Order: sequence, then structure tokens, then C-alpha cells
Amino acid sequence: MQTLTIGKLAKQSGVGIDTVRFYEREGLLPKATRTQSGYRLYSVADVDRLRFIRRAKGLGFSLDEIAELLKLNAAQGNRASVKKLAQHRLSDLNQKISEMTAIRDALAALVHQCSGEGSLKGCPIIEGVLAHETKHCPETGSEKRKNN
Amino acid sequence: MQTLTIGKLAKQSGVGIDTVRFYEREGLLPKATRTQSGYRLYSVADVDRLRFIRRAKGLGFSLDEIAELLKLNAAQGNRASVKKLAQHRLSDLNQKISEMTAIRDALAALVHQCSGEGSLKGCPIIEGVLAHETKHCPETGSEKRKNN
DNA sequence: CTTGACTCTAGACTATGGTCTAGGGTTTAG
DNA sequence: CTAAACCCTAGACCATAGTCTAGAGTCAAG
Repeated sequence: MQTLTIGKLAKQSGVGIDTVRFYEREGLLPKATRTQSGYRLYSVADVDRLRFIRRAKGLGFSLDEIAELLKLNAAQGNRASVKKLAQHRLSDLNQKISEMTAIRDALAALVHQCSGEGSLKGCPIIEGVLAHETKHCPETGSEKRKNN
Repeated sequence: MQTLTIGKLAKQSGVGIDTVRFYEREGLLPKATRTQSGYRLYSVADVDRLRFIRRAKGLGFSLDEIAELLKLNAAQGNRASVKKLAQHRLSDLNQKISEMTAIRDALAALVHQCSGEGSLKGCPIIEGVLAHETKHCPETGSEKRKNN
């Protein structure tokens, strides 16, 4: 079984060297075995693991969620827990998509109304942003502990 | 014309006090006039400005973009530039929405295939993430300057 | 005049996901 | 043997958008 240095691993899995070390620190990759001089050694299984991480990231999983997925996998977890995680991600995605779509539609309407000519006085886009009632302000993030 | 202290301004515009100061530092609000003892003083125009910022943020503009919008407004910019900015945001949004939708569909298919029962061996979600070819990996952010 | 509410500053800290630097040691090709 | 290319560590730094802290000054009410 051939072993890889960190540079080869990084190249083969399409991430940066620093990223590999970062993932190790964060627990997404197990501590690598080392040569007597301290160099990390990897196997092709690690290439797969890194690719898994990349793809899961591509599916919008956060590193924390990916760690959980990998843990479930390693611990011979059951499908129910994996499915739950994936469903959670799915509804999160649906939520975000509908929020963004609402925003997109509001902005598109404004852009559509704007001739693109003349001064800013009465520009529908500027006015539109000024005029909007709080409808289009999804969580502004300032509802927690205002003015101390 | 009545003036407001920072606390009143923050309350009336629905942001935190620290946020007001932060926006001033970042150039989204002009340097406030001060009392002789150094307290910031604001007018109702500043309430409008802050509300503008909130709403633009709600429309997905970044603080940098909002600063640009405000600058255009202040500089009596023309509609063409505002429209350009808004269109840029719009296509950005459309791009993100379609990426997220593709991801959502891929994940939904995986979840749909998974019974939610049994061990992880052969779980369609895990296998799905492992099997995916690079199709569903939009910019992974590691194409810039890999392995130094 | 004191107390509490309010404000000031600079700078540290949060979360996310890395990326880069300095100052070394190691390995490999010529 | 030497130089390039590679690897190591700890810790700083990036962007984003704030949030919080410490220590001090100010303002209004009782």
C-alpha cells in the first residue's frame, strides 16, 4: 500500500496543504501517522476522505456537519441519523432558497421599474429601498440584546 | 430640528449602538457632529439612512455595496450606475439561487432514496456523496495558489 | 450631591473556513 | 555536497458583520 506525503495528498484530492493540516486540527481527518522525522503519511483512503469532504461541502454541509457525517460513518452509525442530518440540511436549503427568491423578486421589480436614465431624484431603486416597509427584512440579527 | 443621542438613534432605527459606531468607522454613516463633551448627535435623516442600510442589507447587498449606493446618492450619481449595481446584485442572486437549487435537488434525490433504516452499509446518502463526480462541486475555493 | 443611566475610546473577541508567515528541519536531484 | 523542493510548528492574518469589554467621563433625577 503506497503512502503519500501531505503535498501529494493535497494535490490528489484538490485541496491546499494548509487545508489538510487545518482539517486534521479540526478533527475532520484523523491524526496522520508520521515518519521518524515527523512527516505526515497518508494512504489513498485519505484521498477518498478528503474528496468526501469536498463533495459534502459542495452539497452545502458545514465542516461541523461533515465531521458528524464522518463520525457516524466511522462509528457504524445507522441510516436514520444520517437521513436526519441530510433532511435537516435539505429544509435549511429550502428555507434559504425561498428567502433568496423573495429578495430576488423584490429587487428584480425595482430594477425593472428603473429606466437607467436621468439623475437619482426619484430613482425607483433608491426610492424602493427607502420605502420598503419591514416586509423584506428577514432576521436583521439585532433582536437579541440591544442598547445595553 | 431635534437631535438624537446615539442610543435614541439606535432604538429608532432598530440597530445596536455598537453597530452605529461600527458603521461610522466603516464610512456608512458620516462622522457625527459632537457635543462639547464628545457625545455624538444625530438627526432624523440619520434614522432614514440607517433604515436604508437595514433594508438594503435585507435585499442582500453587502456593506461595501451599500456604501457605494449611499455614495452615489450623496454625489448625485446617475441612475445608470445605481441600476448597474442593482443588476449586478440581481445576477449574483440568480446565480446563487440556481446553484443552491441544484444542490437541493441532488440532496433531495439522495434523501428520497434512503429508507432511513438499517446500517450505514450501502446507505444511499453516504454512497451518494462518495460517488459524486466533481459535477456538484462549484468553486471549492482552492484553485488559486495550491501547494506552495 | 450622589446615583444610575448614558456615552466615550481602544482594542479584543465571535463564527466560518481557511491562508500565510517566520524560522526552522528533511529529502532528493544534480 | 549543495541547492531546491519539500515538510514541520506556532501563531498571525484574511473577509464579513458585528459584539463585547474595560476603564473612564457625562448627564439627569431625586
